[in-house]
Amino acid sequence: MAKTLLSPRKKASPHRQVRGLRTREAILARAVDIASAQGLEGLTVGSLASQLKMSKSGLFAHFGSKEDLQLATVDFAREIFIKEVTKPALTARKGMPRLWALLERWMDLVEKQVFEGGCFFSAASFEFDSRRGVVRDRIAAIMHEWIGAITRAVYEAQKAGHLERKVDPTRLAFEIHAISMGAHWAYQLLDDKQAYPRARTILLEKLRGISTSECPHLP
Amino acid sequence: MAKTLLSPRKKASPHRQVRGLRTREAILARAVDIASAQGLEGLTVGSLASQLKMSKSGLFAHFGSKEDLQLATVDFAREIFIKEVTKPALTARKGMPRLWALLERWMDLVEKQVFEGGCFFSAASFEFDSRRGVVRDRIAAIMHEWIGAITRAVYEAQKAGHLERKVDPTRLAFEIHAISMGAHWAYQLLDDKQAYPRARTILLEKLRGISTSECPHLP
DNA sequence: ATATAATACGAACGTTCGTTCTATTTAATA
DNA sequence: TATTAAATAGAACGAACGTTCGTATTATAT
Repeated sequence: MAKTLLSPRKKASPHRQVRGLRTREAILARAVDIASAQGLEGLTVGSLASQLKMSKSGLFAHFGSKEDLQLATVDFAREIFIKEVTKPALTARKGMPRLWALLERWMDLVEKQVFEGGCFFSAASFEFDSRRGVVRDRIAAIMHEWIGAITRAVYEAQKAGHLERKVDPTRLAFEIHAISMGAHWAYQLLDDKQAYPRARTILLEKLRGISTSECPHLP
Repeated sequence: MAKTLLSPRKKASPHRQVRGLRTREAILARAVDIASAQGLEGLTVGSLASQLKMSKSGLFAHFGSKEDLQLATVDFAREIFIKEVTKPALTARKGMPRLWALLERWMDLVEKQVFEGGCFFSAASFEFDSRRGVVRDRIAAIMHEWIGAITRAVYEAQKAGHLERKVDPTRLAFEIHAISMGAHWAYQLLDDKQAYPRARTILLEKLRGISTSECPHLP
């Protein structure tokens, strides 16, 4: 990172073309994978380049700075998350089914080892949670967005009459997120094969306990 | 890290004396603080030395390798954790009071910002959860130990007749740990001031919901 | 006071880091 | 086919990385 704090940021070529965009995507796909396992700081230009059989400078030209590469990696991970979790969950009916679809797809994404290092954003969160700068801000913004999505899904489950109105959406969203992150933790660090089944049971029982009689049946 | 993989590990002087032990402790105290914020990889010999106004080589002689420094840092963090959380909780009566003391002290430790970077072990967990080597193994062992302590406290609360026998200690320990870690996450990354009050409420309601009539009253 | 070891230092090692040049290859446009 | 701009490569940069080594400084034990 070093002196780039003061020097004027070198920008990657502004007029991108198809070829450039394709390489950029290929780079970011690997970058997300590496960063999920080694962290966003452990993601180095050199190792990334050699894994993709590119020159450091050729790769670097796509970004202009390491910070920019990190930002692009975070945004790319967000796009994958939206494509694999948020979007597909919209096919489920509004209310409880959609809320559950959100959680199921999130846990599946990590359990199925789409990323080498488990949950990209859990790792990024704890890596940057006590730093300053645009990367941390971006991660925090995306996590706000995610917690917001869960909160909204809870709220809509209430509006659909599937969930008791007395529950606080913010609080329930917090619980849901914590349990899922706990599963990532136990699965990845402790190699606990029961982590996801256990988390699913806990979440299902929790939701059943506060659902109304009109609630469509959960799995 | 580099070539040290194969070369015979250089050991720090085996016969330590008072002066050496004092510096070593001073080093590790700073190391834990830095690592909690910058990660165990972000913890560099150079920055650590300059912060302590020592020479790199003088500092390095206490450990012999970066990996050894990381191990010592992890163990030092464990000792702090035991001193601040596990030990003091033993003064509470067996059963539910002791279980609650464990959780309260854990959350206090992080909320009171004893470490610059929040919860040392949450950060270390997600930093090393997809790596290999002795450091990862040590972190995992300590986390096993910690989850074990919670599980045991739950079990003893049952034995004391404070908690319903139908609850699964392993599962409850998982839930408790997840909620607390969720609080660290929300507090540190999202700057959510409600995180700890919310986590306490959730845990208290959860415990009250499964406690017997013989259970001493919770806060 | 002298001998002996533990402790700390300064300087340097080879590597890798992010980054910056200049030159070359590639693809689209005229 | 010639022109032009984007995309990649190659070589080098200073700084920082972990690490080693020889030497000086301490404190303890004789």
